[in-house]
Amino acid sequence: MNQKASPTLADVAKAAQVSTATISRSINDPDKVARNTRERIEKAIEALGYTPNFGGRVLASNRSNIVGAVIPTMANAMFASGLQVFQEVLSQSSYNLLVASSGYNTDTELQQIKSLVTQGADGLLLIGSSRPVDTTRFLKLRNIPYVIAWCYQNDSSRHFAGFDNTKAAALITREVLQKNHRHIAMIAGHAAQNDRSKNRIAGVKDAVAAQKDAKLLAVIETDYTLDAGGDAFEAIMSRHKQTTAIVCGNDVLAAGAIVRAKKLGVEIPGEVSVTGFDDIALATVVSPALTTVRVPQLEMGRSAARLMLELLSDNRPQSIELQTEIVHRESLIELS
Amino acid sequence: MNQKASPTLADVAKAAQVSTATISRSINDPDKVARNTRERIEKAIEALGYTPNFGGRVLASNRSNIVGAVIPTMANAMFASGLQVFQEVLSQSSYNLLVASSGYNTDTELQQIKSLVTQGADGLLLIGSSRPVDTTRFLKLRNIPYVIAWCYQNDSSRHFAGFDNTKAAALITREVLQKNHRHIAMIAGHAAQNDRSKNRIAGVKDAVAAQKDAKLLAVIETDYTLDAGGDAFEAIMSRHKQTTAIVCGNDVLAAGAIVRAKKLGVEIPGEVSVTGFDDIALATVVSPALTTVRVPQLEMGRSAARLMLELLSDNRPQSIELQTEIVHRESLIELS
DNA sequence: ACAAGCAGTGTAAGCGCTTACATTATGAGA
DNA sequence: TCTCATAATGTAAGCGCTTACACTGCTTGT
Repeated sequence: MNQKASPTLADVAKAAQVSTATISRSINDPDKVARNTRERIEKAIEALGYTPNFGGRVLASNRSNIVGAVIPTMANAMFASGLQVFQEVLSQSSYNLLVASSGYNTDTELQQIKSLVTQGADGLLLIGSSRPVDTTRFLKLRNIPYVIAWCYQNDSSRHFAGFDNTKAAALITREVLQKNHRHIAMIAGHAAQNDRSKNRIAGVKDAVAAQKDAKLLAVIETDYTLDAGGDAFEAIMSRHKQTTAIVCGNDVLAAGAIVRAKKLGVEIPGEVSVTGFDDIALATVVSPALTTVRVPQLEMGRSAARLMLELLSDNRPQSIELQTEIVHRESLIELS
Repeated sequence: MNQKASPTLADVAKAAQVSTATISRSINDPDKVARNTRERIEKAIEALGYTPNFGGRVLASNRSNIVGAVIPTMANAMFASGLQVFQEVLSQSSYNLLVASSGYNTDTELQQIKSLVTQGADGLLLIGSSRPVDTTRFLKLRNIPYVIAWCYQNDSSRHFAGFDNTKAAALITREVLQKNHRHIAMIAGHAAQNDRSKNRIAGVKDAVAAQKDAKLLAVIETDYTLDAGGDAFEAIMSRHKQTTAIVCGNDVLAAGAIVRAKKLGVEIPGEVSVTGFDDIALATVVSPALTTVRVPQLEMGRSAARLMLELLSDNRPQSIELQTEIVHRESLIELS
């Protein structure tokens, strides 16, 4: 490739007639260097087309300026948009984002965490709060700062940027109950390895239990896909015909249910009401538009990034609890 | 933190009674080490909880096992799902993915490219083929292997994993024409810094031009958002009332148009037909469901990853051209 | 006039790993 | 028995950077 080796600090030092230490300082801590020295150095850097060598820098300073994120999947707009903001904010502080996905599987998550740490991540963004001891042990052993998004707990030993899934799910369920629905069903995500889903189910159960004459006829756990949502809808319709409202664990499931309803000739919300969770774009596009729980995804990404940056500057920031709210659209109606 | 420094190669060497070189070999090239030595080493590694230091490794070997991707935005499901697969495949070859976003802006793109390269990326995934000379110069100067996705060109000096946007856009436009539409409008993404959008517009223009009695009444360039699609739809409806079909630059725009149409009481496809592009989940959820161009996003991510891996093993793989096809749903009808 | 402080810079010791080259042990072929 | 390829391992020289510490020459207060 006839590639002349790229210039090193030493080359710049020679060109600018100063020591390598001064160059390094002028790059990393410009205030420590006299103005005209700095100008000379900058000129030399420019002229040589110098950029610091990553490995050298990491080795010597023992930090990489890389943050890792392990999310369930980028294919869900929910995570993708949060991550997008997270990345933008970090980028402004010249951190870069290493992304890995767990596919909602805790073993994969651990493996990806290890991989990211091996690749030098200074800090980690994780989704959800419950994970196997192996994972927590590893995190503790390596002393990796990490922030947890998409949920919130009152636990000052960890750093959360999220909301209370149980509370939010209870909130929308109460909304459903208040509209006089008494025969409820739920379509949820698989809960075994997913505390958000688990908590949302708990929230729904709590709320229904608090209403004496209401019944939760079914809770179906399934994949977070349109088709799975549709299948679950079909199952509920055939097995629990009294159902008047279906509370869904996220918007994808709800949209899937509605699309399937159309295919089956079931009228939404005429015959059955449906609610979502997350408020992603899908919620406004599906018809009828979803009454759903608005989760402040962008704000969450931003907050998580802020926590991360604090953590990386050796502070111990307070967790951030975000609020959810109900967005009223068309898929939930009041029963007389 | 009372953190005892993590073990180094030297520690393992002492424990296993071999030289550091042998340990290094046993990790990176196990065949070169005798079986029982290797076993001893592995035991020592296990016992000490050793993991290689990233900086040291990068510095000495001059490669990071990190691949960077600069995409317009993760918020578009199109890119998110492609990226998801790209990451999964790379992960299997123990590469990690550094993600940055350009927001469809070429200056930002260059800046992010520089940032990723500075952060040690061994290779880059880029979207689209046209970029300012500054960017190409930088890429060439640094001799960074990169693959280009989401478009295809017959140019053996670069590596593509994508499809021909012009051809695909022409294809669906011909479909529209064949259904006897003669007054067409287009809602496109901003084309100035986006060759995919530019090519899609070109494809539509070509196809319309080839049909003597057909007219392209308007081409509106706008942001790739639901609202922008809606606004554009409204503009077209008020200014070009003869329009019978609107070809959209992507599914988000098309979905936006349809949602707005419902609000305005315009019947789709009764009064106006609408087509999309990409075939993301949105396309099946919106009602009427979109007739659109299916872009093999997952396959594209997979192909791009394969190209990347080849490139990183110093091969010069052939570009991969993927095929698009039309998915017939409900938003386009035949005129009598 | 002198001590003390300070800003600016240089010296040089690593950081933990890979790898070219050197060395030794082993077994096959003559 | 001796030679020589081959396999297994060791030696040690960096890779390019950061940073503790040392040094120099000013300024400032007394």
